[in-house]
Amino acid sequence: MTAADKKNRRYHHGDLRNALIVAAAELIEEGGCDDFALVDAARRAGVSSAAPYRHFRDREDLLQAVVELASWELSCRTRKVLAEHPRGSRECILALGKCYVSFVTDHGAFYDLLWGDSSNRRQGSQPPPTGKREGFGLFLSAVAAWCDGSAVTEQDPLDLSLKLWALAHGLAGLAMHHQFDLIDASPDIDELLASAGNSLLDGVELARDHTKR
Amino acid sequence: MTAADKKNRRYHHGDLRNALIVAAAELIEEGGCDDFALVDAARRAGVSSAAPYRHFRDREDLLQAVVELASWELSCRTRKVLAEHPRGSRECILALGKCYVSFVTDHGAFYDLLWGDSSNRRQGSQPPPTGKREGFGLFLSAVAAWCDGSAVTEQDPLDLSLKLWALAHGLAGLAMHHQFDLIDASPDIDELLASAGNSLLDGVELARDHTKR
DNA sequence: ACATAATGTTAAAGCTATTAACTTTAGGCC
DNA sequence: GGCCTAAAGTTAATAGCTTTAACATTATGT
Repeated sequence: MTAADKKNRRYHHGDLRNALIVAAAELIEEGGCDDFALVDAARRAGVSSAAPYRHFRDREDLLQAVVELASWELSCRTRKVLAEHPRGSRECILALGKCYVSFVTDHGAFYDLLWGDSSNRRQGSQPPPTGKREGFGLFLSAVAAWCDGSAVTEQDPLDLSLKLWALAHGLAGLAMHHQFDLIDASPDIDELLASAGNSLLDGVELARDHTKR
Repeated sequence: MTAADKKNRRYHHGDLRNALIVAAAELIEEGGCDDFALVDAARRAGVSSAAPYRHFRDREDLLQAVVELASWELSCRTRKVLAEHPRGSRECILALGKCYVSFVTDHGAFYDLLWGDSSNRRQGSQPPPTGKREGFGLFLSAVAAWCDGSAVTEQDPLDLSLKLWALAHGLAGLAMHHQFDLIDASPDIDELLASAGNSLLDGVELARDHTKR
């Protein structure tokens, strides 16, 4: 903060809560979430290190707000993909998977925050992250639509959704954290996802064929 | 450390390096890896807070040693499963997947350490974690053996291994971090893994059938 | 206007990581 | 055995972060 800034600045920030969330998101983007320091977010927002405590219970609480922001973005992306592909098509399911993987890899620095241990540490009566719920809800309904169109009745769409989610999530996570490099593999993630995703969808149709006999 | 301990203790610990690794593993088991403090490991080993620096460059270096220990355990478990199932059988592949999932969930506190951001942060010329390499090598060869037995020639066993790994990894990670709770689902993970794993294996056989036409 | 709640600030306590300077012990060599 | 050197500990100090307490300023409703 320069001297000029200091002069311009009013005592009250006006929108500090959101400013802190944005600052935190930027800092995490830049330096990973382990090294994130609350005071840095405060500094970036131009306030003292104690100011954040007027808006967040503690550091973790601010991080949860960042999670909410990020998962909201995921559900937006999901909605966009849904709008661009015919409902109930296999292509749509695969595009959603691809979208998930690129979201995860685009936001590498947020991975542990979004999907890691800190998700566990939610305290007592905090509201659950609505973005994730909503995003999965959208995905589930897309998968259910495909099941309808494919006349697959014996298999729960929820189970299929969870399998597809796990596949995309695992692929994204392993790629993100360079686990493939470690074993000297450098696969084409999108291709792997499409191929394996198709196998899972085929699996459901096979199951149907089987029950028909 | 009690006064009696202090009296018994020799100036030199004798095996401090290993004692610190074990202490760190225990502490992480107890309180998660975010809250792990180097000084706590030192305290538990009965030495001063500066002593660890004679054996590890810094905190991260000690954590990497813990990763190595844990991934060694994974490769041991893998070997055990291989010994208990007929080589090349589908059952063996599925058992390996189940083993992976239970390893991950048994060591929940280590998840981020093993598979999270900290894997990225390996500095310069450090040796790569041999446990993970070896474990995957074993899995890959098991999958390759299955492919041989199933006369699947057109599909790279590596790709199939990566798909199966990603599936198990994603399932384990999501379960571990209560992401299924968040969407009000409580699936049977082993069943999901078996079902989806079979689909992936079937997918390869389908691909073969296709090329035969 | 004024009372009060909201929102900032400064100062301080308590942890942690890491380093520097000093001490004790182990082991090789005469 | 005695001595020298390196290895492995210790203490003390620095620097940074989180969180709280006490105090200051600004908004807002009546």
